[in-house]
Amino acid sequence: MATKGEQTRARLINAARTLVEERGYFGAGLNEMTDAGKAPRGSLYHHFPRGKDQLVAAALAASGQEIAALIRTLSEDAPNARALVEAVLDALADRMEEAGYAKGCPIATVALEVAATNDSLQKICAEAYDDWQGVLADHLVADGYAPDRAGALACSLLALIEGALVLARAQRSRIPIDRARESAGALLNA
Amino acid sequence: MATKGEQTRARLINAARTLVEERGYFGAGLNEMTDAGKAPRGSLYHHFPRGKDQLVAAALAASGQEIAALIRTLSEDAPNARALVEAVLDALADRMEEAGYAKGCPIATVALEVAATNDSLQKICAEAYDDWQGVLADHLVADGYAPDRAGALACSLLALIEGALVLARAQRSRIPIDRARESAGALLNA
DNA sequence: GGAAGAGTAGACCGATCTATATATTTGTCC
DNA sequence: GGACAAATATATAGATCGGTCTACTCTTCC
Repeated sequence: MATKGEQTRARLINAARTLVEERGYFGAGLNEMTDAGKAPRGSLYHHFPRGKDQLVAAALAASGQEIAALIRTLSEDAPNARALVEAVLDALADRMEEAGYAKGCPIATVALEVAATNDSLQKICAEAYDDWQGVLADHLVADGYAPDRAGALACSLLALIEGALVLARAQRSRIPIDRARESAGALLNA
Repeated sequence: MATKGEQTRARLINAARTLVEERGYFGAGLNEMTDAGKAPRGSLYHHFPRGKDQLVAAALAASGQEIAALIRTLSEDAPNARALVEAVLDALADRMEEAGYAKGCPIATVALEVAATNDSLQKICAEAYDDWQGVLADHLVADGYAPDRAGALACSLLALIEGALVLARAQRSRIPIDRARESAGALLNA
């Protein structure tokens, strides 16, 4: 069983994940995170001695892996790449709507905030996207695409997904995601 | 000629535009904005009595209109929709690289930060995207697409552009934008 | 040329931020 | 059960946040 310390650490990470996804790196304060995670400051700096950056880094890594796992899971039931992209968009749109547009891409907000100013967090964001792109590319290769073509295509598909999430949250509507869903097939048939 | 007050106001808006695009709403402080805009706090609250929200709103509106004007300008020289999208992506990629990845989409970061929590700013972001999508759709209609088809297509093209900008900044590389450039044509031929 | 308002200037306020310092409690292992 | 580290619990430091306030300087217009 997980020790009490591990549970506290996990609560902090989960609280950080939620708050950072909703409002970004600068918009999410440590006070809120410790409150939401029901942990005192001492525990925060015990588990994350390098402070906010380290906690947010752990939160981003966890969210990144969760989305990668989601894509992989959906990949198992998808007969082809098009069905996979549609399933991913559906799942993310549902998740977004259920959260009242407080959730979208758990990486994007921080990625944009820190792209030019925080090397360590930028790196983690870049790795998450690389990871997702790789999972997509793997499925494309299994579908018969040449590896380098699959990589480029996965990049564009990921861009379409990410952009649809940005527009959907900005407009508080799932329409951009549904439209991207309809367009995804066109990218694959080129 | 612009009065001194108008110049101060413009300097503040420009400073806010730069800082907000680089680090987002929460990451950009009023102290930095007044420093960069060479204006004291008194001037800030004279020109923007409702404070940060009002200044950032003005900055977002200005940036939104600038991008809309950019698309319109590029639209004049583009022989077709595909060439237009490619030109937009090229221009935005150049702009991003020149700024050392401090610039991308001037709306997206704030849009994601405030999507669920700040109605007035969310509205301004949504309007900017609507505006851009409209400009793209107009060009598509001129290219012969049916109006409703043009609207849906413009939405997906904008998603592809926005997503490419997110990935490019996150990875500090223009490759995702170049890949989106290559994929844009496929969306149009479906 | 003097009144009036637009605009500038910066000190200042309470709140909140991240981080640290210092105790104290809890758990574990010999 | 005693020792030692892990983990928790606060209090507080120092900086910065957005915002308010008062005083001052221009400009404009009668």
